[in-house]
Amino acid sequence: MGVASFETNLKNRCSSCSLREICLPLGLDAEELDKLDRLVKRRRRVFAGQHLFRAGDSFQALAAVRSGFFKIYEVSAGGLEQITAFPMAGELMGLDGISSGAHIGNAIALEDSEVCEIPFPRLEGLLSDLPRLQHQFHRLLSSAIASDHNLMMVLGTMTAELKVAAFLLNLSDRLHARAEPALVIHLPMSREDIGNHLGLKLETVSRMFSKLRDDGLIRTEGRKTEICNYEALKGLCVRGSLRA
Amino acid sequence: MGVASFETNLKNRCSSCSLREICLPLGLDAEELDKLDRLVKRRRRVFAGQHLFRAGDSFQALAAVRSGFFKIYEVSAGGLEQITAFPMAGELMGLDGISSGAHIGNAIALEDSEVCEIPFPRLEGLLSDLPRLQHQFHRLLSSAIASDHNLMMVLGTMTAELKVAAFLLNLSDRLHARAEPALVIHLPMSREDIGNHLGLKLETVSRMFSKLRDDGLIRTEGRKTEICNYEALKGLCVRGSLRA
DNA sequence: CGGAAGATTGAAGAAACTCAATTTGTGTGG
DNA sequence: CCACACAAATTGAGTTTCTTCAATCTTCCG
Repeated sequence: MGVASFETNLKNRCSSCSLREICLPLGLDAEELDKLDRLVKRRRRVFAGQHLFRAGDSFQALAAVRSGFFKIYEVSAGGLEQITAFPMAGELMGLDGISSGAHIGNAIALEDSEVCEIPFPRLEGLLSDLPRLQHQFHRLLSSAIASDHNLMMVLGTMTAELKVAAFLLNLSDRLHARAEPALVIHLPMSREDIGNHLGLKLETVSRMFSKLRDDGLIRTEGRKTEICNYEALKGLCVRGSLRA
Repeated sequence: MGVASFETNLKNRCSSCSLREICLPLGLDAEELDKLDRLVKRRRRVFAGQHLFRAGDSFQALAAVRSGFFKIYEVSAGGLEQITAFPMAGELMGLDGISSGAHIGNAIALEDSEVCEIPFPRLEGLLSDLPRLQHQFHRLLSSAIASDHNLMMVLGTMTAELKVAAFLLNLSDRLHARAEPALVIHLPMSREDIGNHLGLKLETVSRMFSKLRDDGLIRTEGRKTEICNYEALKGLCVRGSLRA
């Protein structure tokens, strides 16, 4: 055997992936990691604007974001659209396809991205052998539900200003968990996408960015947003207003 | 052995439960059902107004609604409340507790109810032995995510009138799947609860009930609501208005 | 039957939306 | 590299929708 094949390239394995503490591999030992590694199709590239899957596509595999940013949107019978999530590195996409065997959501890359695909029937087979992997998979499913509930809270109870503040904090916190610089955020999605996600119109989103900027909580520079005062932004979300 | 014990009472087993086509047992054979049966603590009664679990409680078990109606609500750091679901017979509660080991939501019975409790560590053990049960469990988790996304769509994109119409249709469809009379719905939750769930104030909910009644789509009689014209109500949700 | 909680309705106000004009940012070709 | 064209973002003014506050009315229990 000559040069290491693509599959066995160490740099492409879960064991050396910087996301292993966030993604499926969390808590696995070397042997378990190896088994998981063998069924992951790694580093499929998805360019900005391309769909990874569409509603109605047969559900064959989960996809974990390796790098980049996606948006997941659903279209109702009446043609209404809702962006349900903006998955980033380490997050799973396609979980809602398990129940019916077909994707419900649409996944589109917001920037050039890479994903790891995990054939679902084979994953389920492996879960039976690896209790720790099974538990971690359940934890990830449960986290997905928890973060969906979080968005419901935002959509159902918050004003426009709080929605935008909560959105920025959510992104910042998720970046922080990945050891990324968390106070300067490059937003790969448009104001319209943010508005759709939050149940607002794009003009309202823009106004709220301006308001947060005028209040000194953030600095905006095109699609780059800096959180100047994390604590105040947090306080705004918790108390509903500044200096309560 | 004398009288059949509570545990072995046939009437209390998954195999004879009317919800087996909706709940965890779907797709299992007799032997598999028997194994599942052995770890389910059946028919715990929860009276109207009682909590089954609260946010922060240690997560030990999932609960399936056997009869009755619950509401699940979450409270944010800032004290905001959001009702994330109104689980009915055959639906699982507590899934969001898996990820952290503690319940995130609060479950309160809206009427006298019964639940089946399934200790989660033992369930995970059984899943490894029973691939079909494992798959059904994953289908239920995935369905929970899908219905959460459905509510996001309602919260993020619909007007007050459509929200209430979609809420009634959702209840009707879920009752229908349980072979319950689906056009006369007894609503065990208050207008305030409905409003909280839909991101509306109780007065707005009341106004929308009145509007739907005046338009001949529903009939209201206290907390009993009858869908007079299911198709028109569906059309309203799909097209956004009557007779488009 | 009486009281309290829940539901309905009305009128006035606030929040977010729509429509429209302007500015800023981005990518392409000269 | 700059100029141009197009897309995205911002800002303003007026309108709609939902909320708030308040006054009944109804239903449900004791």
